[in-house]
Amino acid sequence: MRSSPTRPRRNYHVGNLSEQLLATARSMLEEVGSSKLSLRALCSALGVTPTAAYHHFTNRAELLAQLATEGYLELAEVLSQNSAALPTQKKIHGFCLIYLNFARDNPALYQLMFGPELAADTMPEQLHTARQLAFSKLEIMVADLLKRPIDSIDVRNAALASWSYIHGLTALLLHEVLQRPSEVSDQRIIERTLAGFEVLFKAHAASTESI
Amino acid sequence: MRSSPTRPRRNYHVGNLSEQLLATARSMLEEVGSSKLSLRALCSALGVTPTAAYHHFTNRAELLAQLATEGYLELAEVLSQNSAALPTQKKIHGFCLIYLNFARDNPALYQLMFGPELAADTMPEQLHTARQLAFSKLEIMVADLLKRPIDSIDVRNAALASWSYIHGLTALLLHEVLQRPSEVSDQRIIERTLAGFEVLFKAHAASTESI
DNA sequence: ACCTGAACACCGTTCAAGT
DNA sequence: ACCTGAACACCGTTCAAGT
Repeated sequence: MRSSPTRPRRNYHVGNLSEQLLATARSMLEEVGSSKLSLRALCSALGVTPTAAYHHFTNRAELLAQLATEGYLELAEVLSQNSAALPTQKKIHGFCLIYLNFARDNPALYQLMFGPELAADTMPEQLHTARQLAFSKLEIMVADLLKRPIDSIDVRNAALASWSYIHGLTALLLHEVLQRPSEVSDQRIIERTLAGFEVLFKAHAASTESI
Repeated sequence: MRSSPTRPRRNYHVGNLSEQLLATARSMLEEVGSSKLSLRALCSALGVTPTAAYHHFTNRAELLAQLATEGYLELAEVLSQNSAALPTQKKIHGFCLIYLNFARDNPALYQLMFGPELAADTMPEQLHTARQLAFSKLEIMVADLLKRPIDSIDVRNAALASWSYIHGLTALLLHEVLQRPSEVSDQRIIERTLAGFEVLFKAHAASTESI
């Protein structure tokens, strides 16, 4: 998969090893999954010694954190780029599909971004702000839909609800917890679940009225 | 944490090593997390040789799968036990709280159950049916709420929507993706997000009407 | 400043041998 | 039938030394 795993390179200094490590790690990640991504295998694929990575990242966790940060930035980008043009009545549906597509395109990265691999206690500032940026795109979408200020409590609650739903659906699909028949498209799954919420809330409203 | 890690035991045969491995694995899991749960450390804690576990489980993946199966069975149990008595208008809210409490009580187990650690391709039959049992409790709750047959399309869609939401919220909270102020209880977070859905659907209904 | 080499303390897993 | 012992091919991480 990589150019020269075994053959030694000609110059002692690589020059841009940080970038190469990140780029190769990103593709290895999708091949083997976040838990099996190994620094040694990564270095070996780039033709450097196992310990070379430690001059660019303090440890494995920091490399993973940088990959996750990349992921959040790309997700934020994709969400704001593709959701702006959606008409109001297709806003939620379209937004969820964009979100799910990102996860489908980068399954291992998505799992890394939201999984337990990222130690919450030693989380770099970068990662935290990138994550916040992605969430803010969701808040913008919701504020737009509700025609309410972005810092209102309704927007925050609705955005949190939306994130819970779409992340939950994404995670269930990605981890194959749901045994979806392969002929049902992601689009239809989103339609069906959104319709499911509607049914649920009508029933709930009816039950509280009748008391 | 365990009785005799170093001291050798008196009899060559343990007798119930399978059960001991599972029980100890369960508590080690919550201490170190699923990705760092090691068969060698587990065997050493029980005073047996690193390879002893292989006479009871084909490999590490199978032990994890059995733990996850236990988890799904317990979740199903807890959901059906505690949700039966809930009045209709508190059904969703109460159910979600029971679900979230299970995850709070067994965070590493929950992450294992829904995480990428479980290889989807080689999943034992047991695990699949236990998972299905847990989901069926959700369907029962929804069918009860909607007063519709359990095999109706509305129930299936609404159950899938509910599972997406509560799993998403649980995962976001467990992985500390959400920076929840510590004074806000889980109960209030559920209230707020459910209220968020309501706001969202009223706005959506209004937007489709006005066209 | 950047990378190597040797070393340490771990892993999962196999297989032949012991009880 | 159940467990050990030795071995293999891996890990992450450290530290002194080379370029």
